[in-house]
Amino acid sequence: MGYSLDKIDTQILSILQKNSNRTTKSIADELGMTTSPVFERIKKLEKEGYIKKYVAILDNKKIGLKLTVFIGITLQGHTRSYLEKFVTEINNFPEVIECHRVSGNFDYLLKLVVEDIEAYEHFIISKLTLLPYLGNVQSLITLSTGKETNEIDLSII
Amino acid sequence: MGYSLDKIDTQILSILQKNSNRTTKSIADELGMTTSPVFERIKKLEKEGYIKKYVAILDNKKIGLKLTVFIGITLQGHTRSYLEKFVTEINNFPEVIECHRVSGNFDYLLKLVVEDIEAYEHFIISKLTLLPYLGNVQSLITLSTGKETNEIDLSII
DNA sequence: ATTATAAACAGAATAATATTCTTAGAATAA
DNA sequence: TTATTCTAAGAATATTATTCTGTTTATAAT
Repeated sequence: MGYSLDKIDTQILSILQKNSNRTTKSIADELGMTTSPVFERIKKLEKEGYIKKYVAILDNKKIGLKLTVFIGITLQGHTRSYLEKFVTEINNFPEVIECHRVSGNFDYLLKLVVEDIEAYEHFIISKLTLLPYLGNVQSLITLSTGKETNEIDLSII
Repeated sequence: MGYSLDKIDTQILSILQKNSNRTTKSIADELGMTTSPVFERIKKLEKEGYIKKYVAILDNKKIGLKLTVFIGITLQGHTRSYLEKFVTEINNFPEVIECHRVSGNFDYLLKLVVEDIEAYEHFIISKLTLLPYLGNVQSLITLSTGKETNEIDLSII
């Protein structure tokens, strides 16, 4: 059996998914504990895989990547080997930050972050449409983003 | 004028968006520098807003949130005040981790992370459909995720 | 109930790292 | 050339992470 999370664990996770640079002491103070049990719990959460990694979130626009686009894709063939190949190819495109196999009106939904419309068109023409078995492609250009977070809802635990 | 990034800055950003727990020394070694200039550059990147925050990325499924869903939404009214109200409401829903205003077949595209299909249905029935002016709602249920990262493409700089 | 066993914790000690400081070397502009 | 600014190196210091030891608390078996 796996490890099961208690209240304190979820509080720690909640804090770290907001700001992973908090010191152990500051977290311990907030929870009314000392540093050692908090430290041990964090290490356990990392080891057990509840925490996958620690990352810096960059400002896309400030860095020059001003456009987010979602692309709904339909494939013409659906053999297992072909689906796998499609995902493998997609993984090599750095402008694609998400690729989901979905049920509904599309087979795949991609999320891209690119410089601008030209960069997007370049992706479509010289990368995406070169993939075989590609069927319908529908783009959703992001005009503005009202919410975008990594914080998942831990209140259910 | 803003600050402009050089090669070393983008290398630092690239490293930190993969793993923000790297020590200054380990980054400095990789770049063939000493810790102080690397430290100062990181502080500058934070201060100038290129780095927005440092976060822990959690394992959704392991925590019990096994389902990712995208929802394409059409509104019946498009006045400014109504669009703003819609986004405000959406921001109060913890299961919604992204909300994008898009052009194309929908007005908004949402990304949700929830426990399971029941939790998703509960969101639709007791939260989403209570919003006024709601038009068409189309769900894309994620079957599997082939790629999901925070790493944006810095090679363009 | 009671004893054995394992977890979880507190508090102190130590090790590693971040942060600051001082100085020197390059680049830049007058 | 000569200030002037920027960037870096290296050492000194301050914080913080990490380890360690002993104690308490919970847990489970008898």
